Amino acid sequence: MKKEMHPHNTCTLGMAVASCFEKLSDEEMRLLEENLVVVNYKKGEILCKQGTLASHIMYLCCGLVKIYMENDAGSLILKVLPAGNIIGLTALMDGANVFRYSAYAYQDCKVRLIDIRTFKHLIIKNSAFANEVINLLCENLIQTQIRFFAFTQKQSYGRLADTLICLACNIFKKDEFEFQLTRKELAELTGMTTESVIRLLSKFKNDGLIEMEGKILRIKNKEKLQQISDFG
Amino acid sequence: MKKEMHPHNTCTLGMAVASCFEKLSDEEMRLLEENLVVVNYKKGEILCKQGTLASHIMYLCCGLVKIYMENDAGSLILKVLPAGNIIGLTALMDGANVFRYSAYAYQDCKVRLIDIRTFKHLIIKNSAFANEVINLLCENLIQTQIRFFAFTQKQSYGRLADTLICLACNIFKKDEFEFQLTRKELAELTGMTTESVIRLLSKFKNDGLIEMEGKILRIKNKEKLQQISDFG
DNA sequence: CAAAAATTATGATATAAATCATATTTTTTC
DNA sequence: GAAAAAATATGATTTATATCATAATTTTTG
Repeated sequence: MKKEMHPHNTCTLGMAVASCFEKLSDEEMRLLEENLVVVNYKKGEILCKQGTLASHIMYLCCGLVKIYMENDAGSLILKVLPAGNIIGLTALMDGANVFRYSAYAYQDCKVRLIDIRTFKHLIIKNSAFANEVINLLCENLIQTQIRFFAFTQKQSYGRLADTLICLACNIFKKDEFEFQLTRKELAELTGMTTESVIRLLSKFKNDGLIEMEGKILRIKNKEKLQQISDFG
Repeated sequence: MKKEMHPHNTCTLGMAVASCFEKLSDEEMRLLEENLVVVNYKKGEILCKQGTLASHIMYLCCGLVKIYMENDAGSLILKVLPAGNIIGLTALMDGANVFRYSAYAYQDCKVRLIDIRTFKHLIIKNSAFANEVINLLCENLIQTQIRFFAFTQKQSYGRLADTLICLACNIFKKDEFEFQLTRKELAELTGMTTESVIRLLSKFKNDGLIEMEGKILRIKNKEKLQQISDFG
């Protein structure tokens, strides 16, 4: 029933690829270019750290990044972002330009660091741009709410199945992919312990739902996995 | 440590009171007034239903509302909103003007139903207004992420303590308040079962942290409760 | 390339919280 | 204002998942 209403939103790990820059005029684009720096991050490096002052909005040109919140007790991966996404939009909020989460490079990344004042200036000057930013924030909010809801409703099997499908469909865009994530990270993505992830993955493997060869993960039975995601 | 950084964000049930309308000119305000209807909802009525087409953005003039997501398996209260809040901002997203959640009146409510096209028009025409909408969305997103994170980190005692403090501080704004929520609703707010809520509330009562007389709930030891919220 | 460190794996045990069952109290309804 | 329904309460039992322990791989590092 839920699926009939929002079939596109079954995956809770979504990505809102940024289309806002298309709305800028040539002149505005020039202004943007003048107020950004391109930085390359190596695999394993931190793009931004939760709690630090955000002087930039980040645009991910290429690479793969995880966005996560952390404290002494543990951490939660909020999302995994492929190229084309913006990182740190919430720092736009007036009077609180602080990163609310950290970002970590799974792969080598090329990032455009856009000066936040310039970004804000463009929001004020170009209403179509502002509108696209609103779209992005809405999509982000919806996605987070759906994921939050799913976490409270599904138990571990469902959450893991859901996450595997999302990774395949939304992030790597094929059913077989080199799996960059450790079991520990999959745990942070699904809200359980590393041991539990390992156990459930073995179960999925034994049941013929997935195959694992070294770092390669292959989804063998997406329908069954989807069923587990829906009803688990 | 976390607390030192964001002491204002300890409560995961926050409210972003809408300040966007202050940014409108007299003429824009007139346009707004012409394109809204004021509707009174009685306690217990539904203001909007998840999945339905959103032709309006709602502004809550007075009353108290819960925002929740639901499916066959259960429901999750995303937030509780007092007067001054906007409901349904995510429907602003182009090409998907559907309510992603339902809203229910805890008390009699007065609501301004603002035509969504007019609202979008104002975003395009008035950049200060657009900027405030962005602020609201950012605050919503941050709040949702923090709450989501808290849910994955804290266990039931912590989540319940947190929710009680939030209700007192953010929603009713005093330590003693007439408790509109049933135990079932408190369960939907904290992500546990009704029985568990009842058990934990009794525990809190026995430990002298709260008092309950009929529908009145009184917080007796906020420091201890905060401690449970932080480390539970 | 050997040593150290990290990751993956599996089993045994503990535990938080759900589920089930039943009773009491409060609220709603006719 | 009596009957029905809903909400609150408490106990017994089950279960999903965490925790703890230990071993086998794989990866990293000097």
